[in-house]
Amino acid sequence: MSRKRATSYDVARLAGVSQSAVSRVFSPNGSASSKTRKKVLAAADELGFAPNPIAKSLSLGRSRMAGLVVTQYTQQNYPIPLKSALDVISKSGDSLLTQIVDASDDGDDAVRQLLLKRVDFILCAASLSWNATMECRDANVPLVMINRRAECPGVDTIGSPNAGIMKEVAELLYDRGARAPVFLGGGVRNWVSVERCRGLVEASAQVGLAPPVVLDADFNYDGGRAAMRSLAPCIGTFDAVVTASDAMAIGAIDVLRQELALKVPEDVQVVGHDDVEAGRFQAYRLTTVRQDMHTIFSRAIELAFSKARDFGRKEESIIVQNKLIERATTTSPADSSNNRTR
Amino acid sequence: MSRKRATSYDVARLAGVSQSAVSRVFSPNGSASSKTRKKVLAAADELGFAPNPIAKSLSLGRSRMAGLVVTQYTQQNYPIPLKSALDVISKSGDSLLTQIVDASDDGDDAVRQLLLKRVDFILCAASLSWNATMECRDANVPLVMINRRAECPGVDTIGSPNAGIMKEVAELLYDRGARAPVFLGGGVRNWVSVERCRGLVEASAQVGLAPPVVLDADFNYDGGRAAMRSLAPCIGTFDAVVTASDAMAIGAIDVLRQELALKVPEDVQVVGHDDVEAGRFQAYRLTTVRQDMHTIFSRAIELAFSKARDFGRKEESIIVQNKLIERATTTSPADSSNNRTR
DNA sequence: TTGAAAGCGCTAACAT
DNA sequence: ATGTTAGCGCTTTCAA
Repeated sequence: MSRKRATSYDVARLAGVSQSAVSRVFSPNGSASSKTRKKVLAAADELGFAPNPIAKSLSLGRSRMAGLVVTQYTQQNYPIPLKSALDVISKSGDSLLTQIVDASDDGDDAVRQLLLKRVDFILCAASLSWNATMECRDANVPLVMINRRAECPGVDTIGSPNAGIMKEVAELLYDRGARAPVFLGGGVRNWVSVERCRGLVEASAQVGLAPPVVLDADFNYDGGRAAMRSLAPCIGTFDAVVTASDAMAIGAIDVLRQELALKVPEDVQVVGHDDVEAGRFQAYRLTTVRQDMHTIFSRAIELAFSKARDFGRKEESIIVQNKLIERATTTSPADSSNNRTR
Repeated sequence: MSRKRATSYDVARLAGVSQSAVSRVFSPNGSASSKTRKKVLAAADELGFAPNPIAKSLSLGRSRMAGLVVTQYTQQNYPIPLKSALDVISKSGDSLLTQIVDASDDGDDAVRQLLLKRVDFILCAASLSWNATMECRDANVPLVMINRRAECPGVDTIGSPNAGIMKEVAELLYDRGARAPVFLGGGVRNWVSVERCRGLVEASAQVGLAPPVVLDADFNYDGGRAAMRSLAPCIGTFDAVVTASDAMAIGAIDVLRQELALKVPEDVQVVGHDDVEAGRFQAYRLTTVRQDMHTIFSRAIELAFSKARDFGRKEESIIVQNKLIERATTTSPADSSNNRTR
């Protein structure tokens, strides 16, 4: 029967109490005698009543909606963030408004949209201009930058040690006999890529690898292929490829094997980044870096909540450990000892 | 300056007009003299005013939010739907509330959540019980089922000809010399899988293929691997594998090549479904079926809008053509003519 | 504990 | 064309 949804007034009338009594029964800290409560609940049940969240929002001044900005790449290769964010947010009964931006764009427009929609806070996994960042502050909307740096103070930040983990990558490579790495990145506008690159360059010097040759390309499969092809004239001058994304790594491997007739990992070792599903395919078994996205997003939300409670507090900066996953695109210890003795 | 956001009253006062004048200026069909309009716009600009969508929703009785239910599989392998839906919805200034359900679950809970949030309509790409379907109707919330069937009348439906396209798949396979196909599906609770299976079975009879052996497994890479392994004792009895998803197809290919020492496509041809990114990797070059997700979602939204306009109208059922994409896991015409002559 | 009443910020019918 | 007013469905003081 599709008549209009019941309101708290309908429930009140049926239960023979005031509307505010109904409101109290449905409020976490409402006080009501168990007698009223029972009457109200019965009436509510009979009418199929549930409080209207929109009216609630208007009254409370909080929309109970969170905003999430992710790049298309993230959305495609990390099923986790969306799902994680959704789970955490839903748990408290809130909703999630998602905006997807192209990898090459910043999140400014997306954030502005979310601000217009009056979200309570924003998680942003895309770069953001100083202006857009300030707009959040002016609107008193907590902003948490995920795997990006904040353009101005007062903004919480959380992410993986994108540069730091490269030390481990460099050590692994050195240990497995590689000496001359190439880095495939996504360009200077891609923050995580820049960090990963910097990390590799610094670590290479420390562990004794040659200074990496750095190449930029699209952050995807085709980008990896294109970059690798452009390296064809240099075959023999490098023995490892480190990429800023798994998609690029997989593209690189395909070209290495099928077009350049090189063996992975015997001739060239490859390390990716992100641990996407395809990296586990038997055809690749890609050595890569996995970020703990679930923790990142869960804690990002905690940060936002705490900021909402005390908007004036100093910004926090959290780093969630990531992990190097060894698979078959780096040589096994046994093989590498052969390499090293030769 | 983080003072409270300006309301239409603030603007009205500053502009020296009534609050309703402000409302009119910001309404699509509001009438206002260009003089008032100018004053209002100036004041609004000065105060950084934008209408509060929550108050608007309460007043209008429409939340201007749409609900989307997708399975984890879809969200992971189809970046398109979310992005498409988002684009189409955003264009009209609305928001999108997404719910992700596990492949094995139905969308009932997700839909109920969305109903509580008072979305204006729901796009559901997960199966839905009769009950949940009725709850949408009772709440006067248009529901569009995407690539699933509706459990009761009055519900719009849109999707690909999941069974129909299998005729083309069967013909291709026959043409390329295959005679004995195996079908790898996702189980009876997976509607698209069931349809694709039915389509293949029917088409096989028509074009002269042997009745397909049907196997169910998880809808993903590991499922494809497991299913293929279980077929090891039957090597030689089949010459084609058709799967309900690309992920399964890729898993099957890896086992075929690496564990069963079979050649794809020479010994066994493989056809997947969905055209996921990994299918384009050079290591696979998977022949597959592509659905026009963008059109599906765009038109689904149109359906929902039209239903909202006239909730009583009869249900519509739209089919958006899909397309068989031939790549390298089916033999090329040249090879197959060899096959056929031998 | 309970009820009455004043908002929250907007839209829309009504009157001018 | 513009202003006045009554909602939309809640939460939350304030009294009782």
